[in-house]
Amino acid sequence: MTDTDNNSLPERKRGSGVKMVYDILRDEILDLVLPPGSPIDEVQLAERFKLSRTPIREALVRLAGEGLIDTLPNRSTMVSNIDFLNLHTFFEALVLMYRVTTRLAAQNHRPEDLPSIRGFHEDYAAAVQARDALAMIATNAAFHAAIAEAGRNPYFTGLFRRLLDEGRRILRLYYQSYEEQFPQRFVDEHAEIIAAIEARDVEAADRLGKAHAEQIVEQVQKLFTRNNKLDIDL
Amino acid sequence: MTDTDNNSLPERKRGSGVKMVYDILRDEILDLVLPPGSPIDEVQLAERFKLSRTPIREALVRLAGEGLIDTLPNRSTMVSNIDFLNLHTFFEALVLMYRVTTRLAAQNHRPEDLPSIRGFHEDYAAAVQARDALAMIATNAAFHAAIAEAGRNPYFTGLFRRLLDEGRRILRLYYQSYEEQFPQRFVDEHAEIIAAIEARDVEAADRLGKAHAEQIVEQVQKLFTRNNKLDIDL
DNA sequence: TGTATTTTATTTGTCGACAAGAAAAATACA
DNA sequence: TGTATTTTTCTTGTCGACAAATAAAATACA
Repeated sequence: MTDTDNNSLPERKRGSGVKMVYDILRDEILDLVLPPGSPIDEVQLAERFKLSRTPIREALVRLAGEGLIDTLPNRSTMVSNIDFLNLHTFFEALVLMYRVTTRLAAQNHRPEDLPSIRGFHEDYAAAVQARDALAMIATNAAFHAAIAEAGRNPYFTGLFRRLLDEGRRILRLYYQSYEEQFPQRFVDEHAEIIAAIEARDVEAADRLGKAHAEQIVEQVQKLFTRNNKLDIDL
Repeated sequence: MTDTDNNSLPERKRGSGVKMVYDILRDEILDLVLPPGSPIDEVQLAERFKLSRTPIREALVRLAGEGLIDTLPNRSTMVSNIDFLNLHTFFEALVLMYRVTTRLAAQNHRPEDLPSIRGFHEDYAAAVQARDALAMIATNAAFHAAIAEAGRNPYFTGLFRRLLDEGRRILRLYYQSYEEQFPQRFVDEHAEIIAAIEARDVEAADRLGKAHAEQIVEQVQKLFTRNNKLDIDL
């Protein structure tokens, strides 16, 4: 577990302990600061956050409920692994949820939704421009989450957020392992999605959401099929 | 909060406290023994379960993560309300998930799945025969959950389970409020769904899943449109 | 030297206590 | 008598401690 002493602990209000720990750990898991499989030690976390173990444990229960960590009774907790053997289930759900949420946003959005969606789109474009992989991954997820919120179905939004989180971890792994790519194409696609939503073109939104998701799936699938050929001149 | 002293506490193994409390409270919420809006008092629960508050709190964190209870810092926790104003979002998600899970079961089921599915089907039929509303509601959910498991996509299964849980609460309310109905039609529909799954007829499964879900939605919608006309002979 | 057993150290699950924050009850005032 | 303020009670958030379970290290044995 990394020593990250850069998280200064603000003066805490009673009752905010659990949420603070949850938020920080969640971000660290999603950014792969805490990689899959890494152990979680309550005592060390208690020292790190300068809290007793009780709120640490409550934060961990929350994270476990979201599948981000795995716990068993009387055993060490650890950051949940990415189930590479069953990524096809993830892809299947992701594509359908991209379709559903984008479609519902076209149908149900309200005027107050669009500034937020556009804001995340701009953040995403800036991250691509700056070639900042972490920011790109996070703003992509935020952009699509805002679209899901505009669709106004909390059940789909909930599942989609979970998929986006898992997608963040997978993409982070991708960007750690391979040459970093910052395709302008995705920025353009986001713009097209926004236009379809604004126009309340439900079918276009669905189609664009599907195509976009399939591109992401394709990108991730490259992670597992890529042969690192040794380009050695003989 | 009802005094239910009928839950005898078995000799506990260390580490099983949280789960025991979680399981019991979850069942009570889903069966409307703990109705929506009812307060949750940690001290009383600690006395009831003969545990300290710490594992009670951990169980409550789990339940909160599943949306079954609502918590705010320094405030009383309560059983979450059913959002009647936005039931259309629930129906929307339910119908799609019935389709998806039934379809995937037709596609992906394995031989070992079918006995379990059939078992729950029989339990459901027995509950209908016995006119036992609680059992009927619970076995219906278990039947469809088993189908979702056979579909082998944990993301869809997760969302569907949550929807089935919420459906249990809604149906329990329905059966508490109105004349109880035990339609043989639903037993027959379950049998047709099983046949389609066995035959790996994906399109039939999808269609049957959809039709079945829409019937349930219709039944629940009757709860809110029904006029209790006074049938008085004048 | 490899394996089994025992001992030690560490981590987890729960306990009961303290205190902060909220709610309820009591008191004061117009 | 209604309202504002104060006091009391209750509930929640967290603390540090104890002990059970597990993991790691040490010892014994073939």
